[in-house]
Amino acid sequence: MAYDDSYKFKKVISIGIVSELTGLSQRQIRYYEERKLIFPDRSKGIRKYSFADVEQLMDIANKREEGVTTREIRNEMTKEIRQKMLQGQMNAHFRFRA
Amino acid sequence: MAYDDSYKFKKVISIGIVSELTGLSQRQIRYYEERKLIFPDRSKGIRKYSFADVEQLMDIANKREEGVTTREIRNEMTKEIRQKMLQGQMNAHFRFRA
DNA sequence: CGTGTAAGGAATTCTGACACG
DNA sequence: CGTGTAAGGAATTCTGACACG
Repeated sequence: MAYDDSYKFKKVISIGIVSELTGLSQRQIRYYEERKLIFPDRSKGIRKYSFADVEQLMDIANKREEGVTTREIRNEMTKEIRQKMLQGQMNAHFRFRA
Repeated sequence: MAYDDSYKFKKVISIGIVSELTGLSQRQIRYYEERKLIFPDRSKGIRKYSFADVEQLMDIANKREEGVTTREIRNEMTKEIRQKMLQGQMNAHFRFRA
């Protein structure tokens, strides 16, 4: 982890390939971006995704199938981020203690 | 290794991005393919590269700068493959021996 | 709300060729 | 041999909108 991570987070994949990889339509992928569930980079207006984005989209697809709305998914994401930031603070505090 | 490898070897990157990543021109990248140094997949005629291909291209770029010809690079690659196949046979023979 | 589709335009990629050397 | 470039065409992607619900 952390070195090969470059691959996972590098935004290099265009939407057509992401569509093939996830099974989602390009319309769906763009809509999830509109709903702030996914954040591709842009290269001259053209969206570029990472493998991490692809994974994220597969999670979204699963939740949507279960009937979870984009708003709910968005809320869950926000919570998870909150958790991770807290975790980060905890680590900063106790790393050299225990 | 082996699980996250999926990212490294998945052919999902188009030539424009590969060009940005490697600093090579599209012309050069296509030429190295013509010389059998690199083997992208095709999606409706459009070349798709993996991160492994990108690394390979950076190696090629370095060798070219040193004045190594594409033919020589090709020969070196062939030798390396030969080595690895031999290594594979060795492993198959002695894995459960030592 | 979530997704499909037709529409017109902009950006990307492809090949074969000519050029230089 | 290795790489640049102009040329014309094909495939991709983009946005805003209408549709259904």
